[in-house]
Order: sequence, then structure tokens, then C-alpha cells
Amino acid sequence: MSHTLGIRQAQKQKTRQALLDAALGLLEDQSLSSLGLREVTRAVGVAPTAFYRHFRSIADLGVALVEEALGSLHAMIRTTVTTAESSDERIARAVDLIARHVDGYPAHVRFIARERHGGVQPVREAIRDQLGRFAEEVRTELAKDPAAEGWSEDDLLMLSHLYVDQMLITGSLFLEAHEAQESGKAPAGERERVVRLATRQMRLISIGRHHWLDS
Amino acid sequence: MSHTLGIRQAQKQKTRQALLDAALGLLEDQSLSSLGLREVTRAVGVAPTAFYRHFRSIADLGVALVEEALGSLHAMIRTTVTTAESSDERIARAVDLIARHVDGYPAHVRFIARERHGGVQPVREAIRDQLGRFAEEVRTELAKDPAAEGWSEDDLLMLSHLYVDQMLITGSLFLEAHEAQESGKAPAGERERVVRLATRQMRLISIGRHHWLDS
DNA sequence: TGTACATCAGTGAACGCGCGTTCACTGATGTAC
DNA sequence: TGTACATCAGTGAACGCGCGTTCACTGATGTAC
Repeated sequence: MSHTLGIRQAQKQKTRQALLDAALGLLEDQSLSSLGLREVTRAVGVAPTAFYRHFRSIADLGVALVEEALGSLHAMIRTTVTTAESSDERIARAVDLIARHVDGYPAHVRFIARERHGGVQPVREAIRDQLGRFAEEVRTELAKDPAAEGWSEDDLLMLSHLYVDQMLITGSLFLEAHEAQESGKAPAGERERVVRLATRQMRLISIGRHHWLDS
Repeated sequence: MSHTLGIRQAQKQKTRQALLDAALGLLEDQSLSSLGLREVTRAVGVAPTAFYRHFRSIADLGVALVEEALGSLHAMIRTTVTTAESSDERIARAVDLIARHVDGYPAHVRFIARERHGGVQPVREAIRDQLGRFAEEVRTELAKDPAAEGWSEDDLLMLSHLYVDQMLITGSLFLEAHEAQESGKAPAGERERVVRLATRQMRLISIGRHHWLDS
């Protein structure tokens, strides 16, 4: 049974989502640690005090944004790593997937890149936890690959962290290209340059991976 | 001749440095975009208005901090990459150098990691420029290595960016270990774990590098 | 179906506070002769 | 060396403003009978 929310609950969810959306928008030009509660409620069009009906603080809202930005990515990552084709095809697919994700959710990507090392501890921790989960999941997928034979669990985790970090680096490069293009400062070719760079970097890592055991 | 500064100039420099130091200290728990001018002057013990004798704004001070944090690193990086021994020795040396740098200048490292994707545009740009210069310098050094024969300029730059990014990732891992240890939350063994992880990641990249041309 | 009461998301006034910036100033340091 | 004037790093009062948080409230929605 699909439990339909009552009118009151539905409206509350809507306001909560509006607060999250407004915050994400305001975070394009600043960090979470300088975002004001009144700024967010003003953007939504509700009284400042309404904020407290949904979040205890801005840090709390930030943690919710981490969940929104990264929570839905697990399935996507899993399938990308899994799909077994040639190495080059897999790399091209991964790079393309990152590019599309940045195009679709630029504000979420910027938020994660910015707050990963940002000034709000609970948010940093939430991001670190999610990325740690990603790395674990990637390791599980890598372990299924025949190429992982002879690898220690520890080395697989080392490699999966390398992949996750590389994914983030690539994401923020695409984001820069995305922004440069939108502000009209650079040509669309910048995006293609990032594709080529990221592809070769992943390929180099992939080559290192295939020769790891015979060194 | 060593031009001795006048009393007035010397005192001005001292105050300026005190402002930079105080700001760096205050940035342990927040981002630059939420740092207040009065906060900084209060920490130094001067009137708020004195700030304007040295910087036009907090963003301006941030750019000066980038210079302080990264400006002196060029020589160090150059010699590290250059020193020609076995690959493993070079990696061990690089990882050790990063660890020592984090121990010696934790606040500077945190500042760079935090503001690289932070909310203050001029500071982001200053960091991007400096890291770009690092990558160019690393490429120049890599080109001198016999192992670079047959590599295109573009591929060398791709590799040097990979190294620079890896350096930053490793730096921020050491920083986490450094902080965890200081706050008494984790054992000193965390640092050793980072050494092992970073060493293996660099080794994997190194292996990829040596097999790059025969793929 | 109708009624009486409970819940609770959002309101609006009020508070004390620290902010960035302006301005005219002071007095030690620097310079010209 | 001494004197008269210029420079300028740091001062302190004052400003208007937006902040986070409190509180008692309202009125639509939910629930019990």
C-alpha cells in the first residue's frame, strides 16, 4: 500500500524541500559556514522562524543536503563499475556518466566539492562517511572482476579510494568547464579537454592496475 | 646590500603578519567566506580600522595567504621530483616530505584544501593558478627523466596533474590523521596507515606510467 | 455525518549583538635643509 | 646636529543593518466519538 501523506505532512515536506533547494542555490557563491538562516527563509518566502520546524541549524540542513546529493548515487556507481566490457569502454562510460551528472546536478556537485573540506564539521563527516561507503562498494564490485585475483582486500580498497577521489577530481573539473561555459568566458571545447584529460588519467590508473601484481 | 627597513615599515610588516597569522588560526573552524574582519583584528589586538591599512578586504587577505602557503613550495617540489633514485625511493621520499610539511604547517595545508573549492572566487583562482604552476614545473622535471622518452607534452602534463592532485589528497589525509591525533580521538597509527595507503597509490600510478607507452 | 477538541506548521514582533565601513584624529617616524 | 614640516599606521566614536533566537499567537488539518 502506498501510504498517501496527509495534507499537513505533504505541505511540510514541500516547504522543507523548498528550503533545501533555496540553500543549494545560495551556496553557489558562498560556503555553508557563511550561509544565513534568514537568507534561506527569505529566498523561500517564509518567516525566519519557520526554519526551526524543519532543521535545528544550518549545519543540520547541510547534512540533509549531503544525503540528497550523494544518497542516490550508490546504485549508479555500482552499475557503472560492474558493467563488464573492455577497459577503455568502461572508462569512457564512467567519464561520460560523471559529465552528465555534473550537467544535471551542478549545484549538488559543487556543494560536495566545497564542503568536503569545508568549515562545518558534521557536514564534513557526513561527506566522508558517504565517500567511504562508495569506496567500499567499489571494492566489492572490483573484487568480482577476474582481474582482481591475487589482490589483497587492502590493495583493492586502496584502488577503490583512488577511483573515488579521481571521480571527484573529474567532477569538479567538469564543473569548472560547466561554469566557464555558462558565464560565457570560455568555449564549449573546455568540456572536451576535460573528457580527454580524465580519460587518460583513468587509463593510466587502469594500466597500473593491470601490472600491479607483476612488479 | 640588505636594505634595512625603516622602523615604520618594519612595524607595519609585523602587524600585517600578525593579521595573517591570526586569520589562519581562526580558519581552523570555519571557511574564509564566514571570517569577519573584526574577528581578525580582535585576535591581533588592534582596532578594526587598522585592517584597512593592510588589506582591502578579507578576500584580499585570503589571496595573500595563498601566496604564503604555496609560494615557498616550488623549490621543494622541484627537488623532490628531480632527485633520481629508484622509483620506490622517490615515492617514499615524496610521501615523507608531504607528511613533514603537514606536521610543520597544518593550518596552511588545511587552508588550501578548504579554499581550493571554497566560496571566495579570487582565492579559488589564486590557488588554481599556483597548482597549475606546480603541474607545469613537475612536467618540466618529468621531461628530463629518460623514462619520459616518447611521451607527448600533453601526456606529461596529464601525469603531472595526477601527481599534484595526489599530493593534495595525501596532504589532507595526513591532516585528518594529524587532527585526530591531537584531539586524542585516534592512535598515532593512523598516520602510518596513511603512509602505506599513499605509498601504494603512488606506486600504482608509477607502474601505470612505466607501461603507458606499450598499451 | 457532525461536533468538540488536539495538534502543529507557519507567523510576526521583539531582543540584544556583532558586523563592515566612514571619518576626523593622534603621535611616532621620516625627510629636507 | 637641530629644526620645521610631511607622512601615515593605528585609533576610537559613530552609523545603519542584518543576524539568530525567544515567545505567544493563529488557523488549517487531524482525530475521537
